Amino acid sequence: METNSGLRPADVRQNNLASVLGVLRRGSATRSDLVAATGLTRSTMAGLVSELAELGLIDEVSSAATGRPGRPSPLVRLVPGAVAALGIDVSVTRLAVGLVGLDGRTISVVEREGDRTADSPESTAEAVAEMAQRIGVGGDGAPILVGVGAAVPGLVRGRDAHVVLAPNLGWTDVAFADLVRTAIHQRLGVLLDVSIGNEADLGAMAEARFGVGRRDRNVLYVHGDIGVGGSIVVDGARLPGASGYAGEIGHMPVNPNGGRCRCGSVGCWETEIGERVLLERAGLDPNSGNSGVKKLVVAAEGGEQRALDALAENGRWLGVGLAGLINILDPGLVVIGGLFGPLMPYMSDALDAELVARRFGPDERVASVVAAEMGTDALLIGAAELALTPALADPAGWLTIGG
Amino acid sequence: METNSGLRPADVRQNNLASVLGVLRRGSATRSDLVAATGLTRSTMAGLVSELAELGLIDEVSSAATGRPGRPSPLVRLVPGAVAALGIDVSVTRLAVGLVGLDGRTISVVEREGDRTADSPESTAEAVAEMAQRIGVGGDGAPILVGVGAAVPGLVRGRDAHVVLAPNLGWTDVAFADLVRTAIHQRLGVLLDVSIGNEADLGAMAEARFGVGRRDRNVLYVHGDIGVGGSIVVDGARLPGASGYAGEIGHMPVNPNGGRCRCGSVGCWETEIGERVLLERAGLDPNSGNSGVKKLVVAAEGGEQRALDALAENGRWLGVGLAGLINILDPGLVVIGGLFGPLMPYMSDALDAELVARRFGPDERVASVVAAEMGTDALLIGAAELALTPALADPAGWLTIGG
DNA sequence: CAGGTTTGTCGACTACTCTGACAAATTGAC
DNA sequence: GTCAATTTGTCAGAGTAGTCGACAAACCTG
Repeated sequence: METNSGLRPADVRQNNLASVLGVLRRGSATRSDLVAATGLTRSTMAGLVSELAELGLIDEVSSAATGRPGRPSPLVRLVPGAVAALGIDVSVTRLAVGLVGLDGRTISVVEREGDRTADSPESTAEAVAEMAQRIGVGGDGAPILVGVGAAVPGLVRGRDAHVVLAPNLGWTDVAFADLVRTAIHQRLGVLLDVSIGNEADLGAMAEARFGVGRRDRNVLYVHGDIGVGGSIVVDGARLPGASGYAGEIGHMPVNPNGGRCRCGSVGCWETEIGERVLLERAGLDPNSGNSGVKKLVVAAEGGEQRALDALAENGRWLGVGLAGLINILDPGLVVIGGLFGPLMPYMSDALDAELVARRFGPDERVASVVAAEMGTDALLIGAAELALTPALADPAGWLTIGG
Repeated sequence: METNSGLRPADVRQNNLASVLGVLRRGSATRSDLVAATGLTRSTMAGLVSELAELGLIDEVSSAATGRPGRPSPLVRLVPGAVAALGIDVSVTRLAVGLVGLDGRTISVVEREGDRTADSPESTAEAVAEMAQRIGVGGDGAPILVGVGAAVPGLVRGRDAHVVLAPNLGWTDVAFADLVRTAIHQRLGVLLDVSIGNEADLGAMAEARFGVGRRDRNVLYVHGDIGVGGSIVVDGARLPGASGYAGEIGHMPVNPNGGRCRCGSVGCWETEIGERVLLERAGLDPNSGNSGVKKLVVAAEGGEQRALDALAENGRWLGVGLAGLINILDPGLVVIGGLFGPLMPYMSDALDAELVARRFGPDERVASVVAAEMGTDALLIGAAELALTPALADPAGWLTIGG
């Protein structure tokens, strides 16, 4: 049912400011573009633009000649580096902190490579604060920070922003948001809101808003790793589900005769397409992780048949599962990310064949399947997006109270 | 991303009127209840209530004593039978037309039983118009009709409201909405908007809003029949997908060694839980349809082992698929409808066992699985809901132009 | 340089909600 | 039965936001 909550005139302003900002973060636009996109009048747009300009979020420059008659409309754009959020990528082999602007682009990034399985949540939070300091948070001329977001490889409980379980980090029920908030507070003297999200969800958000999915409103994102995660983007926003855990596509049953899954069940999708089976099928050490995958890529590039067969088999199973997901969710686009992204060239033939064989329903429902295009900073950007969201939804409120 | 469209002061009024109506259709409420539910002020609510009252949609009666001090707040309720939509249920064995009020309750229903596979779309539309006349559309004292909705057992294309394919009716690419509109126009002299929807989607809508799902905002509805359809309800509204065909859960692959599906693929869910396998497993004629299912129920009630085993096996496969769907969608509630509803008592043990074995993730994510509770009129009500939706979203606009 | 076109600006107007004061209608204590 | 406390409906005035229409500004074409 509809939201059932009342609207006030002030909400109108808030919505319209957010709409303008929403258009602009996809790229600069002239004032008359904004008028066309929002359906508001020129007078109203003048007020909105001037308010956002006073907040320092946007500025106007005279636009290039259009070649058409009429008074030229000035180009409105986000002020780069005026406002930003801190994005944190807590991966198993990488810890990265980056400043991300309203346009979803990184301003600067600081990272540490290396195995982090031994790091405690506390030392991780401490490292994050140190890196945030190094990146220049709070310094002169630095952007106004609206918040901090962190991407974690594990289950995150929305209610209290706890990391319920991150097996690959060895974390259980960690209040990571609080740890980061206090670490940053102690080191930098600023209190920032910290949000946490699952890495698949945040990768999906970045990819859906700024990557290959930028033109689609309904995207299914598949994140391959040791396990297989996913995130469902509907109308540009993540589908959370009733308790916030929607998107666990890795445990969809696809093969009743399949192997036992670490979840205790049998024949989950992830037992057919996860990192371990893939390496095993290729004759490599199933526990060799990232380095094993790199070996696999080299072998495939070298035309080694066993590697190619293993990848094709993975593509086939990927196709089996995706066919079902496409029938269920009818996304316009499927984005393959994580481990699978770089492997797509070797999997897509087998994958497509399976999709064609299992296509059901009218021809209109065709979802293209593509590899993720954003690089290593996708998680960072998705994490920052988490923190930017409330500020984008209420720009005036955020910047007059916070800054 | 957000909707990016501008809001005007008039939209505020529209939204607030719709909010009040949205609260009221779940049951009567006092004016101060409405104030609490919407967050608006008492003065504003006075204006909204009086506007809706002038439109004839609601009225106020003095409420029963609350036992608490203070001036009593009058009870606001929908005027029964003031405004309604015509719901049409086009099933294989039943054609029904009903008047459904704003509260989602039928005012009157006219139906024809009997096999309709020989009926053409044209004669069906003609019959619908005749039944609408019989029900008293346009007569004195009849409710104001805001539109017509029809539930069809087949694929419906949203763009032009065509029935793309309804195999069990033998319809292919039928402009059924237009047929009904002209048939009603010719016979009754009124031009009404006609919308069409898939039976699973409309059954889901009815069940989610007025049936077992009335307290949940995220519901997965599974509709068993010859095939298996489904509908995903997110935040009270159907999840349409990119091209409007989301919810085709019957063709999720669950068994690579399974039987060939009528969709051309292998091991679709529907090959393991559909009507045909169920009857076959029970030793009955797989083509005996509804009568076969009735025999099966009788046999199960009589404790016949083969029938019980067949139902348990169906429950098991239902559980396998549902486990996957719950992991993917994280609904708060799963509603089992259509053919499966009455069979649930015989399937739920095996189903639950499978769900427990395949549960993944934190304990918070538990979806209860229940049988649909609305009777034969569910499709009718869901169909009418389709027609009511625009009127509910803009009550003032609809009733001043239309009536 | 003149006419056509598109766009920004400004003031008057409309629509909606909020605020605050007051009146109305009930409960409960004396 | 009366009076205080409490809750709610009503009303007028104020505030905020967007629209409308007229006009000026800035560009193109010829």
